Amino acid sequence: MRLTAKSEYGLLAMIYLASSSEDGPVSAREISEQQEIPAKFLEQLFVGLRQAGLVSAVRGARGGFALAHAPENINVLAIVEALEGPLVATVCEGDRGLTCGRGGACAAAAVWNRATAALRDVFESATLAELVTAQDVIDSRPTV
Amino acid sequence: MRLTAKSEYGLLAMIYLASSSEDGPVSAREISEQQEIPAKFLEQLFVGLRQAGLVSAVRGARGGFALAHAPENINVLAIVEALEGPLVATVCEGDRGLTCGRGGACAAAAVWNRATAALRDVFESATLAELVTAQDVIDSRPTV
DNA sequence: CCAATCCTGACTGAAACAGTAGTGTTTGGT
DNA sequence: ACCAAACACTACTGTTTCAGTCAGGATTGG
Repeated sequence: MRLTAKSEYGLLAMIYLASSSEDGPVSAREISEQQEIPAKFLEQLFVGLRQAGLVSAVRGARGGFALAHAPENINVLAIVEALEGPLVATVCEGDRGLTCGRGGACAAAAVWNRATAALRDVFESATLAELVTAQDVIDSRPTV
Repeated sequence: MRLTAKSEYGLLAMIYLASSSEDGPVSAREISEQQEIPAKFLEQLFVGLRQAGLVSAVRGARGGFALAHAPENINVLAIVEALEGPLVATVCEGDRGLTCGRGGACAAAAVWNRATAALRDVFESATLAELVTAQDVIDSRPTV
């Protein structure tokens, strides 16, 4: 339930990958420069994205990263969870979940669970393909 | 967009207040003991709740706290914002909001905004009255 | 008067965040 | 064969936030 710079950078990187993967893999350095993301930090993010099976890596000179699936089949939830860990309520879990309220459940937990579900729904229904399209529209329209 | 123990404790305290405010104000010490919340920490939370106009305080001996409004008119969003500050997207704001994407807007921001809106909606539609009712149901049903 | 209670501010240990640094490994190009 | 470009891995660090504590002051019922 906590979103950090990892998600922000990671999503930007994935959008960039999705929109510029016509000719071979894209290097982390290029993404770093184009999206203004610290290079070494971005490298770490790709570790998570690769382990989650979202991107494939090509090592060596002229290497880089590419999406492992079609943009339509990659949603934001997968990216966020690859970088931040499972999306769960940060409150009312672990030991507290057993003690709050008298007995085994508390009304507060229901709210946190609803909140988590709502977040999950938003992230799950947002695909990379959609975001690339949206970004293209933004880019084609001159700044006001 | 970041929920901490403040919200957890604060909501538990408010639910407790709502369900046991028949005879005068309730002391922070009682809530602390009944809900297993560190006493001094709880006191700090009440500062925020009072400043937000959610509870009224009675000083001196036999003093304590009481809801400032009817439970039907207090929602979780108000409580959370009183304790954690405004509920905004923690990513893609401030300076970054102006630079990510080329020009003035990025597709990523749209997702974070949708997420924030979804959270806000959940918290806004959950009232204290509802939670008290839910808690009563839980309590009346013996633990399995 | 005094004990209970709220009020205020400073302080602290631990964890998380946001990187940085250094080194290794793989591979295309020459 | 060599070198530079690129990914891979580990460790380290300064800053901030979290969660809670500590010490005292102000107010009021009995």
